[in-house]
Amino acid sequence: MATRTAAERREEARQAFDAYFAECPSRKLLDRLSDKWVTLVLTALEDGPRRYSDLARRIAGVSQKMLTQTLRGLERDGLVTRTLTPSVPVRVDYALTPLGESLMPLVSAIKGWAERHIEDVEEARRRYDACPGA
Amino acid sequence: MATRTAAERREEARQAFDAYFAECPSRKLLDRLSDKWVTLVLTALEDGPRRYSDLARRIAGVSQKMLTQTLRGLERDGLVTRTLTPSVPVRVDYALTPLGESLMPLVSAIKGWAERHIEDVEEARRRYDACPGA
DNA sequence: CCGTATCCTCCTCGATACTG
DNA sequence: CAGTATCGAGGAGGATACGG
Repeated sequence: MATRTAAERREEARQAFDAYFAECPSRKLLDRLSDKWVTLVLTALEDGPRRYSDLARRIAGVSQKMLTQTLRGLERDGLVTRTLTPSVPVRVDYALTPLGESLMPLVSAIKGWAERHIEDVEEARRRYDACPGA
Repeated sequence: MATRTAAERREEARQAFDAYFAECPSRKLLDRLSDKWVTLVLTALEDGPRRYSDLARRIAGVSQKMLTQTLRGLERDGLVTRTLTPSVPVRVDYALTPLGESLMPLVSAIKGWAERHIEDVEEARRRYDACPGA
């Protein structure tokens, strides 16, 4: 009888892996970019600062909760700045930081690959779905 | 009284947006790459074909369900091939397709940015968390 | 105008058990 | 060895209502 069962060993491995993941830079970046709204907010800001309500209008379909949550996250990560003007009513502007701007070429690269190759993916998908038996 | 309430207009916008999203190539790619296991499987395959059990061992912590699900998805998208050898017991090999290989530089680019800038992000995060009142 | 707080609903993912 | 089937917990995200 072993000191650990197979399940215990797997669980152990999973936890070690999660810990490894929490420390993996690429993973962190992917997690950020993969968020549904992050890239949209970033691209909405690439031409200059935008007001909160402006962003809400440009990114149609986003809920207040998600927009605020996304902006807070990006601000926390140092990718965007939040500038509050204490007029009445209040006015808040968001803008990309240099760090945020340095991320944009990456987004373009992704966009580029997708545009060049997505048709191949679609095609492969159709072929795969068309042949249930093989 | 308007023909549509604000809520209805938002819902309408959300649906239109979801439809737009379903057609957005960059989005599709990001959704694929953002998956927890996808990049791991891809990098595990970059040095050549691997057997199913080999992948399961190399990618510690992955469940059978997730590994199979990930591989199926990648196969469907034409990024990996699945080769079944009908010996006893069965043997199955997975490998990157040319399309899958063309994606690897992108993964490297992400890795590169992350390694160069993740420290800045961490730093920004610490600063943000340290100052609750500003 | 710019949020925060609460509730509630999918939907993903892991665990487990079984098959060719 | 290489999967499939089923179930249940947990989190992400939307709707709604309220606050500075």
